[in-house]
Amino acid sequence: MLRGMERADAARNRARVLEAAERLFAAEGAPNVTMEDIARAAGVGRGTLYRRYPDRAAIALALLDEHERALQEKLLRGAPPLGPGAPPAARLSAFYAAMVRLLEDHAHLVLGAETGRSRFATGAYGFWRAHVRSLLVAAGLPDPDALTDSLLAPLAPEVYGFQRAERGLSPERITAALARLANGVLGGHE
Amino acid sequence: MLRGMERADAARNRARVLEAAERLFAAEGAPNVTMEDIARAAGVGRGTLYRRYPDRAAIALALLDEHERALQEKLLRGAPPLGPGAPPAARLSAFYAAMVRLLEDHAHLVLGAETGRSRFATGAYGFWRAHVRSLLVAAGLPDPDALTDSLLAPLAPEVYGFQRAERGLSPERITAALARLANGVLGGHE
DNA sequence: GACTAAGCGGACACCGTGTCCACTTGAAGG
DNA sequence: CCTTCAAGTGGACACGGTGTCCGCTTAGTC
Repeated sequence: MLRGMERADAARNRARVLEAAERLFAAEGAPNVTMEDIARAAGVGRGTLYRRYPDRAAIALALLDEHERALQEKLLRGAPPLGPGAPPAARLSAFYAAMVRLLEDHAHLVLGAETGRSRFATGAYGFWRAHVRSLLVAAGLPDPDALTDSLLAPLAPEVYGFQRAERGLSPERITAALARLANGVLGGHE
Repeated sequence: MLRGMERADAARNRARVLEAAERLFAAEGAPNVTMEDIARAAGVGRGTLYRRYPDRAAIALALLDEHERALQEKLLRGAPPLGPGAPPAARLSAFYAAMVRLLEDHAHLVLGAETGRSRFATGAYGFWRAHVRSLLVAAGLPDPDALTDSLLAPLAPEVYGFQRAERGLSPERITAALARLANGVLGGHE
């Protein structure tokens, strides 16, 4: 019998589900897609879908996973200013810029996955949090724990989406504003 | 016939609904209270409830209204540093502090009313936005429109709730961190 | 080819939402 | 007081999405 491996049909269905979900999220917008929709589009029963993914967020998260991992890798071991080596203010700016790109490229996924309270529960949020905190520590700021979440708050999908859609701001303007925020908090303290 | 006035029974029911909702929100937490619950606790039919309030958020908003109005009044015509007269950085700090108090005192309402995307649709958000923007303008910062929402983002109920409940931060520490944020962005640029 | 457990999927029950409409009631006018 | 009628009421209803449960199927092993 198989030990830790998943069965071939299970793997096939997993792929089908993710592919169908990706397509539906992009076409309809994540909040408008029901579990039922995904199951039907994937040619799979509801029970099968729920077996692996308890809710929409879990699916979006799975789709998002690889992209976030790539960014995390760059933060840890990439070239400056994203990776180690640059001064904290520059690294925070670069992080903001990278996150804006990620939000922009995968808005439909992010809006389905990391919305509201559940955003904080994801492993990714913990990673971003640790990263920003380490930059605050490196800059010698007092009480970094209290500032970290406030600096991450502008990256909430709802906020970004509002700025883009309702306020009509371009990604470039948002990135520039966040850079000023980063420099204000971390830079110019001599 | 009555002209613009509401009938006596309508007024009585309005009061009953608000009172019942306030109690339930505080006791159960806003997201766990259904329209049905409120209707029953108020001794009112579902139809009556929906007549005036299309959803939970509308009720919470009505309950929140007077508190937010009071703060808005202070921002416009109160004493410095909350009101006009103080330098922008000080006024932003004071605004942050006042909002933290408001979030702290009415967490159960705010979590029901201004959560997720709907937060931006409220009139109150527009007011806070205009206020912060005017401070950025007064400080002579470039492109205030792009920064405003980022500076308001830390005040999202989800963020504040996460910091308080999950991270275990006190209101004082959060306020202090926001003050540093305000000073970093608006002050210290000579 | 037979056995077995993992995997499958649709039927089902449940819950909250929002609407609709027949009924009631408060207030103005005679 | 009594009539009138629109504003107001409230419960029944239909709908849609969620999540679970269990009999059936199929992949993989011996």
